[in-house]
Amino acid sequence: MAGLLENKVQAQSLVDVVAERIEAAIISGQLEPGAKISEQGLAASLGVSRGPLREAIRRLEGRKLLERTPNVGVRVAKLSPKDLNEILQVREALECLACNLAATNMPDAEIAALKKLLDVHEKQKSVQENTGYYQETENLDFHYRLVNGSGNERLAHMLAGDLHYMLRVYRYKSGAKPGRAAEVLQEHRAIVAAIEARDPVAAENAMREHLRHARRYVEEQLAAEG
Amino acid sequence: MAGLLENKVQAQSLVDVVAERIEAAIISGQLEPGAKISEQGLAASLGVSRGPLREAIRRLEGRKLLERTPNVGVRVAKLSPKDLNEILQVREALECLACNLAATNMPDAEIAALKKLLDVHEKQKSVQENTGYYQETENLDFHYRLVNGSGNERLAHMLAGDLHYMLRVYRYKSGAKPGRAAEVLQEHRAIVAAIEARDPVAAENAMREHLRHARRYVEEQLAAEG
DNA sequence: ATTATGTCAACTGTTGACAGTTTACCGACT
DNA sequence: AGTCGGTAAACTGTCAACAGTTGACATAAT
Repeated sequence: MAGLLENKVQAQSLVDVVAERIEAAIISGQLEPGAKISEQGLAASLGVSRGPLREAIRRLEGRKLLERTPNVGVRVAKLSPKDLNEILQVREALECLACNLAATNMPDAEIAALKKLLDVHEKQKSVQENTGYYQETENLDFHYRLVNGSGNERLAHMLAGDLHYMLRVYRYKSGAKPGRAAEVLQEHRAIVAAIEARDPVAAENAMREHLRHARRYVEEQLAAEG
Repeated sequence: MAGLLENKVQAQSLVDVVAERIEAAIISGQLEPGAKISEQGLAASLGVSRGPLREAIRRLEGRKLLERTPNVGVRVAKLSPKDLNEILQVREALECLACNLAATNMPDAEIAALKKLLDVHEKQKSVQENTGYYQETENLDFHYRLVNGSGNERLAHMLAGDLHYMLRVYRYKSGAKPGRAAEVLQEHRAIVAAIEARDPVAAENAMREHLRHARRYVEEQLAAEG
């Protein structure tokens, strides 16, 4: 195995481990928005004391994944419609930026891999047309790779950590409209094409259009549900 | 005094107070980037125990204002040139978004106040031409008001809290080039004009141009310094 | 029946103490 | 002279116990 000795090791404290666990639980949906976190209970179930757990909670609090009301308790951050709107605005700006940057910074190899990924998606989608879940994880995977291709780590962290979380939470909203999957795929292809052409502005615009479509669709869903 | 009883009070724990104090110290420049924070020392000087202090530190850690290396200590986040570049990219995207939104959401009264603020700046600048500090605080004030006018609280929080911090830290770089102050003022006026005209795209572009100029200028300064 | 009040259990906020690690310093050896 | 090894102080990581607050339930009064 190469590089077993030159990668620097870092002792990760209990706080790090616990924070990662909680974050994973939130992103994976195990902890739903608004769910209360009991310090005693969680500490016991994780096998740590309340001290490190509280510190981990504070860190996630700083990232706005958890909310604390004094003397009452901690809850997983719940997004009001206003929050949702605000985040979607920010997300659009950032993801367009990522797309713009990717057009100049993404290595050819990764672009090729991205195209290949879309081929895989196409086949899967043609098979199981209306299953929203798979579509959504693929969607996230696509966006994830794209953002990483931007070369801007901080941007990647912002989008992957704080904003995708909320997309994940509200993914069920964008369930299974027949035909939408094909549209998404086409829009993804347009984005990749612009990146491959090394055209930042076109890439940015393609992404913006994609996100606007997705957004309008989600809003229609929400309106339909009441 | 009106409303002494109907405004709801909220018990702010020691953690909240301490976190605010530390944040203020960082933003005000009292704590410079890379400065080490001694838990014992700071706890003693703030008159609190190490527990709450550590939790406050964790929260700021989540916001990337502080960095912790295990078993060594906490330092104020220091930005590498790479970080600086990444943040400037993100900041440009977000501030342009804010400008775009402000063009539709900012109340007329606030726009008028903003214009008046620029008038004040003009007079001050004509008097003390080359003092970078005043210029920079005014600059921040202008941008701060603008972002708040966007109506997007989360965006405002992101820009005011996490990104302006770094601008503040590196403000001395953009010291006192004669003539730049006048340019800045003119660019600010252009932005306000576009917002007053309720033209989101124009406002966004005006801001982008402004930021690009500011950026190029800072880079020239850095290059000149070596 | 309904509202208000008092009490109690559960939980959060804070503190102090203990264990483990790092760092600096000093002496011995090559 | 430079490097290696060891010791001690300072600091960080973790834990357990105590104090204060909240929310719910039961009881009493209207």
